[in-house]
Order: sequence, then C-alpha cells, then structure tokens
Amino acid sequence: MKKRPTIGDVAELAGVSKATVSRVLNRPELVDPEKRTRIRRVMEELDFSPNAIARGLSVQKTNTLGLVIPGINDLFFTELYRGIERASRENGMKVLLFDSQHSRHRALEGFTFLKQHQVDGIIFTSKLIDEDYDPVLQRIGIPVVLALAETVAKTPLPAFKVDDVRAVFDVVSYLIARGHQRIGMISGELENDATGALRLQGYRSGLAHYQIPFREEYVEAGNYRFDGGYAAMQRLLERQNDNQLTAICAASDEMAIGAMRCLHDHGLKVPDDMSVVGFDDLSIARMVTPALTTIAQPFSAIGERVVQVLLQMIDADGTPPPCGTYYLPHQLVERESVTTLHRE
Amino acid sequence: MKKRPTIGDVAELAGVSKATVSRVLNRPELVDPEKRTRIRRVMEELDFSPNAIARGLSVQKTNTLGLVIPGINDLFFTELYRGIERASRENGMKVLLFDSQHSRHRALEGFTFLKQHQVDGIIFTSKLIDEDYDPVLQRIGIPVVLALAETVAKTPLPAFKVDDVRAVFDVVSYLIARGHQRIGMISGELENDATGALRLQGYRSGLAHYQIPFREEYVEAGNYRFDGGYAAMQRLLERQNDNQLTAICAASDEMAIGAMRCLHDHGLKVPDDMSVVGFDDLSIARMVTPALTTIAQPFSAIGERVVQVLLQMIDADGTPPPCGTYYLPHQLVERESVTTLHRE
DNA sequence: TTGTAAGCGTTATCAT
DNA sequence: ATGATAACGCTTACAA
Repeated sequence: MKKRPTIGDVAELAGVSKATVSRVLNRPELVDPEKRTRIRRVMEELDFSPNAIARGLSVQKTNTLGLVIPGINDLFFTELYRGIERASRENGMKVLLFDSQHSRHRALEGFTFLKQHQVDGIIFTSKLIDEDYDPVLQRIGIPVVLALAETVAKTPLPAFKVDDVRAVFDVVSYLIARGHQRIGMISGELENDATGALRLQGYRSGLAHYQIPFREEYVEAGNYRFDGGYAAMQRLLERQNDNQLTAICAASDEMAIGAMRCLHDHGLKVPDDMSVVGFDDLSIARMVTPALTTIAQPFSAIGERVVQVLLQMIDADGTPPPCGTYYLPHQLVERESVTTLHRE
Repeated sequence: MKKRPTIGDVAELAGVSKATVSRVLNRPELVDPEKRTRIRRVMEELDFSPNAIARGLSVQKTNTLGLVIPGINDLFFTELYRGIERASRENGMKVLLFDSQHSRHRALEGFTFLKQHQVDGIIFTSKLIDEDYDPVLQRIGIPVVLALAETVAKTPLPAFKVDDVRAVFDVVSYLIARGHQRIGMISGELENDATGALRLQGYRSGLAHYQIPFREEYVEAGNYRFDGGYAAMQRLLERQNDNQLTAICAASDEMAIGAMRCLHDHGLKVPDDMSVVGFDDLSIARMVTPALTTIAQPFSAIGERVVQVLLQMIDADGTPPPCGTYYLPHQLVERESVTTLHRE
C-alpha cells in the first residue's frame, strides 16, 4: 500500500507551490482559472484527497461536534441523532459519537475523549447531570449544550428539552377528562434520574390539580426498558384488590409496551380493561397493537436547536452563552391504548 | 477562552524537554520515575490533555475505524453497532460514523469523507454493493470489509453475514413441518437489493425442496419498514380468493410486524388465521403481541468478526486480505406468531 | 535517561 | 496571482 499523495506531490507535478494548491482547495477564486483546472486535473490523476487531520491541526478547528449519549440502543437516541446529524451537515459540521453506556464514569471519559479530539462543541445527553460533572464542565473549555436533559449541577448550561412535568400533567388531565380516576404510574428509576423525577412530579401535580389523592401503591419504578415496564406492571397488578386501576401512564414508550404485554399475559385487555399511555413517541409506538397513545417529544427539533445554539456559542467571542432550560413543545398523540370510561 | 496547554507548556513548566513529556505519555517506563511523577503533576495542574489530532498527524495512524451505514434509523443498525463499538474499544480503536441515508451517492461521499479523515479501516454496510463502487473501492487504499452484505462488484472484499438463502429456506422448512403449504412471502425490494434477492431465493428453494409450486401471486415486495410490510400484506390479502395463505415469511421484522397489523385490521388473528415469521430478531420482535417468531442474525458476532479482520488487514504487510463471504450462523427463534396446522 | 531537531500535511502571513 | 516559510502539537530517530 503506497503512501497517499499530499498537497506537495500535487504541487510538484503541477509545477506550482503548495500554497497555490492549497488555495484551489479553499479559495479557488484566488487562483488563475487555467492553472486552477490544471491543478485539479493533477489531483484527479493522483487521486489526491486532502488530509482533514492535517488541516485540523493547521486551522485549529475540526468542524466537528461531539455527542455523548447514554446508550446507542436506546431507541429514542436514533430519533435525536437524526436532527443533530442533519443540522450539523447543513452547517458543514461532522459529528463524533461517544456512547457512555449509562455509566457516569464513561461519560466523563467521553468528555476527555472529545476534548482530545478537538471537537468544537459538545452535545451532552444523560438522565442526570449533577455536581459530579462540575469539575470537568468548568475546565473543559469547549462549549457544551444539553439535549433531552437539564442540569442540577452548579455549572450553568443551555438545555433543550420538553417540559416533563407539564407533559405528564397533560397526560393525567387527558386521562381524567376521559373518566379515569384511579390512575397509576410507571415511573423512571428513583435515583440518579432527574428526568424520571420530573415526570413523576408531573403525575403528582396532575392528580393534585384535580384533587385526586396521591397513592404510593399506585406507582412503580422501572428502567425505561420493556422488561422494566413489564415488571413494574406486574407489581402493580399483584397489589390490586378491590380498588382497581383503570389507567397507567408510563415514563417511556418501551415501558408502556412492557406493561401492555404484562396486562395481556394476565388476560387483561388494553384499553378495555386498562388504558395505557407512553412517553416519547418512538417508531414502535405505532407498530404495536393497540397502537400506543403517547407524548411525542420533538426529537428532530431539539436536535436542530441544540446544534444551532452550539454553533452560536462556538463563534461567539465573549458574548455569554444562553444558559438555562428551553422547553420545546410536546404533543399528546392519541392512538388506541386509551378508552373513555362511562360513568357508572 | 484561553488557549489550551500543549506538550510544550508542560515541558517548560516541568523544566524538561517536549520529548520527555511525550515519553511519559507513550512510554512512561522510559523516564525517570521521579521526573515522571513531577511531569504528571504539572499535567494535572495545567489540565493538559494531549491533542489527538496532532498525534494522528505525527504517527500517521488515527486508530479510527470508519463505519458507513445505510441509515441510523434502521433498527438493526444499532444492534450491529454494539458489536463493532465494543470490539473496537477493546482494541483501542474509535469509530467514526457515516450515514449514507440509503443513497448510493452519499455512500460514495462517505468513503471520501472517511479517507480524508485518515481512518485506518472501513466497515461498509449496504443493501447492494455493485460495480458502481469498484472505482472507489479500487483506489481507496484503505482496508474495507463488508458487514451484513456481500459484494457483486468486481473488487473482492471480505464479507461477514448470515446465509440469507439458507435462513429463509429454514423458515420455509419450519413452516412446512408445521403443516403449512400455502406460504407467502413479503420480500425486499425488487431492485438494488442483493440481500432481498437472496432471501427471496431462499423462499423459492425452500418451496422447491418440498415440491411446492412457486406462485407469483404469493409474493409481494416491501421496503423493509413497517408501512411497506403493511402495504404488501394488504395487496396479498386483496388477491386472495379460495386459495388462502396460511403463513407469511417476511424479509424483516418490521415488515412482519406491519403485516401483522394489517391482518389485525382485517379481523384476522395471528397466528390462528395466519402465521407470520420475521427476519432479524430486533428488540421489537419480543415486544409485540403475539411475539414474533423470527430469524436471529448474530449482529454482535458479526460486528466483532468484522473489526477483527479489519484489524488484521490493517497491520498485514503484504499478506493478501481474506476476501470472500463468511457466513455466521443464524438461528430461528420461536415465539408466538406461528401456529401448527392440523391436517384437515 | 534525556535533549535536539526533523517531520507529519495543512494553512496563513508576508513578500513579490 | 503566486511562492517562501513559519506555524499547528505531537512523535521519533539520533546524539549525548
């Protein structure tokens, strides 16, 4: 495997200087048309392609955004990625992915990794961003923005997400409007999960708003995955006696679907015997039967906003970053998993 | 935002040369223990982290693998990615992602992109790899291996995948063993889809093996997605008269699930009125009800093999690459979407 | 064990 | 419009 041609080889063969070759790459209009085409022909001939690494070193800019995600297998991630990827591409940016595998430690490593790779900005997604991240966040020296998360750490950061509290509040309202009173919740995990806490809070405030007492035995936690939802539903069911639940809201689509499966295995029909609503509106929400009524997160929009702002931060000299949490509108999408109850 | 410290800054502050600092980074054992810790302390203090770009330029190696995929939203991709990411990490490699968005043109761009970024090797996934790719493949000068695909182009390449023909053959056998005779197929697209063609061929050869005549009206094509499966099933159903199908095999899980939904909408029960089997064994296969019987592809294993071989090719001087198609074992996983028919 | 200096492939500054 | 030449931050002979 022979060495790859460099700008120098092209220059030599074309009988010009490296500078000129570099110019046809970056500012073609500055070079004599005739010479320009000649040089281009030589490039073709040599199958030359510029070394992005070397360029990065020279210009001190990689045109790359780093993305730290909790896990590539979380279905919602691919939805988010689309928006990010598109917006990045439209702005001439690449994106470098780092999967933290739901580990705080790995996430920290991710920052180091991305920093070493000189990314111009970082998009960070995580269930909980707390003081543990402050040291890195302070020292990183690279703009960071949060997607689908907000920070409880000291370091202020721009964050783009849905209003989780409000979203679940809306779900509860919706359910109540359809005659439900005994509404359960399958929440996120109880610890290290800011998002989960918010959604649970939305549930409580929804109930409170309609003067329905909160009952501990109506909520169970899960890990956002199918099995977690299944298990949580199982526990909920086992605890039932005369006071049957008529509806469940889950903190994720996957858990909602797990819950539906659990109900099915107990001979219960959704939505006739139990209504279920999810959270996310992943592609699978419409694939299951009954199709899942759920809260849609504007993943694409979030992705786009996030890179927009990051780009601004990157070439903002001095102007302070727009820290704070920005809520993008969620939407309840009605499908088939909720029934309206007749007053008895 | 102040400039980031370099190896030079560390050297100066520690009162040593850049070379020594570099050594503690790469060959710590070569430097005096005392000096070593002193230098490390300075690094801490300065919050120094080495510039991977510069290093890459210098050593002419980026320790990065490029991955070209058809679409990030294809669920099977995340499964494949896991294997690749893990194997890469274990071997000290990073992976750079490029989404071709199902476009041949974009895929070609991807090669250029990855080449410019000096990746050490490329993993390529695509439904069809034909002569159009030959020019780039020939000139690229970087080891390339195929995952979940094989080539019909001139350029020989190592490829790792399941034996698609055999896999669908096995499905048909399985169905026949359960008393099915009128078996339909929802295949991949008819053009630009080598994988789809193979699976269809598996269907035909399965039928042939059991002396069941192939009937054109029993097969419909789809785009591998839910909607495609739904539409294909719809067409199949509309064409039915007295000769009812009793089973369907689909070229993907998503299409199988789409088909199931279509059947449901027509008041048909799976598996009682119609058996359905998928292909892939994505996580959603077990989330739907009835859970989908399907062919499991060993995504992780494929991912691992692929990087293994790529790594070998990367530091093989002279030894020719192990071109050819390697089949990894698939497996039929039985769930709930197939019934066994009683002889009438 | 350590330092000097050349080199990696670009871009950028400054002449010309 | 073009060419020298010095960065960019790191590694690596080679010398000491």
